[in-house]
Amino acid sequence: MPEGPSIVILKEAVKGFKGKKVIKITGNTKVDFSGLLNQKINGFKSFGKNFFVCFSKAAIKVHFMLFGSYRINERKGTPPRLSLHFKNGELNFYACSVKLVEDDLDTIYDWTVDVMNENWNAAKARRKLKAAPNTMVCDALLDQTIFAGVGNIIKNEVLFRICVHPKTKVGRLPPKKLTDLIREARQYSFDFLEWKKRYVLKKHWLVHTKRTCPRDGSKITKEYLGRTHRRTFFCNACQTLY
DNA sequence: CCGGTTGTTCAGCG
DNA sequence: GCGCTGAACAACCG
Repeated sequence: MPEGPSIVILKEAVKGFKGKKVIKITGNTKVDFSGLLNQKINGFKSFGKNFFVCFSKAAIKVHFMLFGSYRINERKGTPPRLSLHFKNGELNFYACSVKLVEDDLDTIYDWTVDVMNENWNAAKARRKLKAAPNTMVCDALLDQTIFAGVGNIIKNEVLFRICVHPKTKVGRLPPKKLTDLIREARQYSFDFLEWKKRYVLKKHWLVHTKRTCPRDGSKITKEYLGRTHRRTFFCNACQTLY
């Protein structure tokens, strides 16, 4: 589930519950959601990898982490973290983080940081990158305060697409490459969305989990890089270390 | 059966 | 009190 585009798919998939009243709330979460019982869902929102079920006075924030999943009008064998029951169906969340957010989402989230958002602000991303010149590009792409929604797969594919080595420091990127980085973080996310919808995402991976470079046939390097030691695939021959 | 992972949080350290 | 790091957590696939 995790990366931003997958959350956009979820948001579209649950549209049928908009305006519906929650008639029962169950699950093994310790969070008390009883205040939302018999409330109508105003709508669904996403911010990066976060998914929100919005009510008039609060919202449920769902984060799927690495292993989270959901089912719509279906159940898995494992106990759900949270189930929202409606007259016309149910929405089940598994192995995820769920929280009650009582603040106004518009005041606590800057939607323009979300690469999938219609109000994505590339200039703002550029300013933030300029302010962190010593950050490696592999870390910068995973920074949710700059590129909310970008995950490890998108990171690897974007860097391959723009021919930049993951260890490159942001401050050493030529201006044109910095532009490419920002543009492709968003563009690849939308490509990811379309491929995922058509169940052909993996088929389009050029470097992630690959062994040979589709450009020059050289061996793909796999290393655990960056602040959080994430799996990073890259081609030493065609991805330049600036 | 074991190892690995589309991610984040938080305790513990210097 | 800060920034950084590693551990912990979760469930499913190959």
